[in-house]
Amino acid sequence: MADDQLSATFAALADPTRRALLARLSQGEATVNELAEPFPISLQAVSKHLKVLERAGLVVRGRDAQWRPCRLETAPLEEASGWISRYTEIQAERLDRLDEVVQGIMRRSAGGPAASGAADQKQRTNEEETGR
Amino acid sequence: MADDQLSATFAALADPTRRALLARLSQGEATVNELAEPFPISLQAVSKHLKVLERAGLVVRGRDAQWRPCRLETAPLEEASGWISRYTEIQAERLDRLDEVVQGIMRRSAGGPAASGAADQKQRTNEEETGR
DNA sequence: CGGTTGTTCAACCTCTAAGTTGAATATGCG
DNA sequence: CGCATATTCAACTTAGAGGTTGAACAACCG
Repeated sequence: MADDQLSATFAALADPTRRALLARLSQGEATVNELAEPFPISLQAVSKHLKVLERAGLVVRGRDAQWRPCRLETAPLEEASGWISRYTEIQAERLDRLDEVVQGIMRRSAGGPAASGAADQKQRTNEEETGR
Repeated sequence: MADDQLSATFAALADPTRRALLARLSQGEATVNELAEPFPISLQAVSKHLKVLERAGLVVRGRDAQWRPCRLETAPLEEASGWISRYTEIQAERLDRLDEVVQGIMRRSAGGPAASGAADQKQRTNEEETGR
């Protein structure tokens, strides 16, 4: 795994056990034992998963006697979500523009060129994006 | 890496090279050679990265003579974004509720308990969340 | 056909992730 | 203190990721 923040976050999220741990923590703080209870793996393995989440900044841990209560930290999730949204928003714009173009054609052609026109226009839209 | 869709997507995003490939593809389709050009690694390594992205459903590939044009597919990103938003939205609600509580205190106490009251209330809010 | 270009396959190396077991550390309790 | 509980550390195994090089495959071009 690369050592930048975004890579650490995505790598941490790439494991179902760790995602389940985060889901549990979204209900509130919990100790390692509590977190480990539902899983068929050893306590030490869960402890390792928590260390991964901690290094990614997704959980922070306090100290309460012999317990180490874990708490969810969502800041890295915001960053990850922000990275992803750069692409999903582009896609949304793309569909919006296609929609505009198609509607323009449909308005203009009450009896004009046939249905294949929509596909042609999609192609032209892609070319515009490539050039930018 | 686990074999579910979400794990595959997050694992694919956990590598800076692959994220850069997606960034390039957001500008439009590209061939393997074009994609590999900016990177200091071998063409074969880039080809492997593309295979990872393809298995995650983030790119689809056509065939144009000896070229294999790659295109970005954002559906898995939507899914990943949806998963993350379950947590960032919880966090937003949490802050909203805290804000309401703090504002309630400030309205009620024009001359009441001092500034430390805000911190106390934050603690109580956290306890409520733990119980849910 | 033979050569060139684009891409993938195969074998290999090295490093790390994820799991195990067993021992060590830290804290509360009788 | 001595023991129980919670958690981590250390050593090890297995499997996979990411990189390399060299060969193979596919399609165009003279």
